[in-house]
Amino acid sequence: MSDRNQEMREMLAEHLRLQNLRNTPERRAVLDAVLQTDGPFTPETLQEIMESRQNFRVCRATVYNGLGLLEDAGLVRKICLSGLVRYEKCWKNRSTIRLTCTSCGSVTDVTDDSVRRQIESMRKRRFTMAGWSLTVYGLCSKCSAAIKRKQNRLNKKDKDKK
Amino acid sequence: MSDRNQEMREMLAEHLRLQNLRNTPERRAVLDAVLQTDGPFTPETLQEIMESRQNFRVCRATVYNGLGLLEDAGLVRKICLSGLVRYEKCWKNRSTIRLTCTSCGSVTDVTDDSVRRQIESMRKRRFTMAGWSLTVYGLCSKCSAAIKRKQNRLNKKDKDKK
DNA sequence: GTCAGTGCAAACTTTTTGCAACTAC
DNA sequence: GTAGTTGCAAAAAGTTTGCACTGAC
Repeated sequence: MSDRNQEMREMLAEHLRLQNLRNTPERRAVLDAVLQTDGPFTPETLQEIMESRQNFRVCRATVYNGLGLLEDAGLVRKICLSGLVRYEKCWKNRSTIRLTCTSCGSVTDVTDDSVRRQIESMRKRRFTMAGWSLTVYGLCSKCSAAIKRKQNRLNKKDKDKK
Repeated sequence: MSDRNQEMREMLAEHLRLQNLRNTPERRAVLDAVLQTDGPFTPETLQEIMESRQNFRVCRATVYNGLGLLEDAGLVRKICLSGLVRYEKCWKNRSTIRLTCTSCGSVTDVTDDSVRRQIESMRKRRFTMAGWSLTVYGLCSKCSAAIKRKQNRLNKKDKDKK
């Protein structure tokens, strides 16, 4: 894991070099904070991590700058999670299957090798795939049950009226 | 197409009835505006459509309210498009494969029946699938070529130095 | 030494909220 | 009639920008 973090740091350095951008302590600190995350996060959360765990104070604008760079470098990805904008660490565009409940907004990540293989074997002209993200919309068991109960109740009410 | 619009209107009415919510002209007008869209849109765009094409003035809050309802009813879906929050019409959770260029942000929707079948045959315990959305990240041909050119140039520069 | 990058605060954009008036049921 | 909705305006949340200063190269 430390190796992976190290490699991600080098990827950032390389990206900055290639783009003729400066390798500042702030930018390295933003990446270090990202490496400490586990799951999706907001710029605000990231700033808190930098301040509390790394004792590194930065202004909000610098966090946005850093996240933008990391996005360009392919080290983080901007995502929509139950309607909210979040970022998440992404390792070599590691791909995910995400089940989202459209009722309560709960999110579960799962794996499925046949689906993964099928997606990755997809070849598109004029497009070089780097990674992917599959979001499945539906109902979790709790909400599914709750909705069924609600409908039964309403149907009964209708019946009673007649 | 008109049939489909009609069915979507009925789906909204049904959703409102089931949830004991009121079927107001504003809510119907929001759906009508959505039905006129073709591709992703913002709440602001939608409001403009309502005002210009339907001559129906609503305040912003009502647009948000309407979109939230349509989302619950499964008639629109909130998406992140090159980092920006957008909504899009969705018909019976019609599912999409979307190629996103991580460099220029361009987006292309494609179809692939094997991938679609594989995803839809996926069975998850404790989750009822209604629809899905596959986002493929990568480089479009233009950006791919541009990046190659840039790297060649830099490599050449390095070589010249030595 | 130079200029890209940063901090800070202010501006701007997008979304939500409180409240009085309205209206679908 | 009444409680859910709306309009309006103000507030909150999220993001970007201008400017002077700093520090990476």
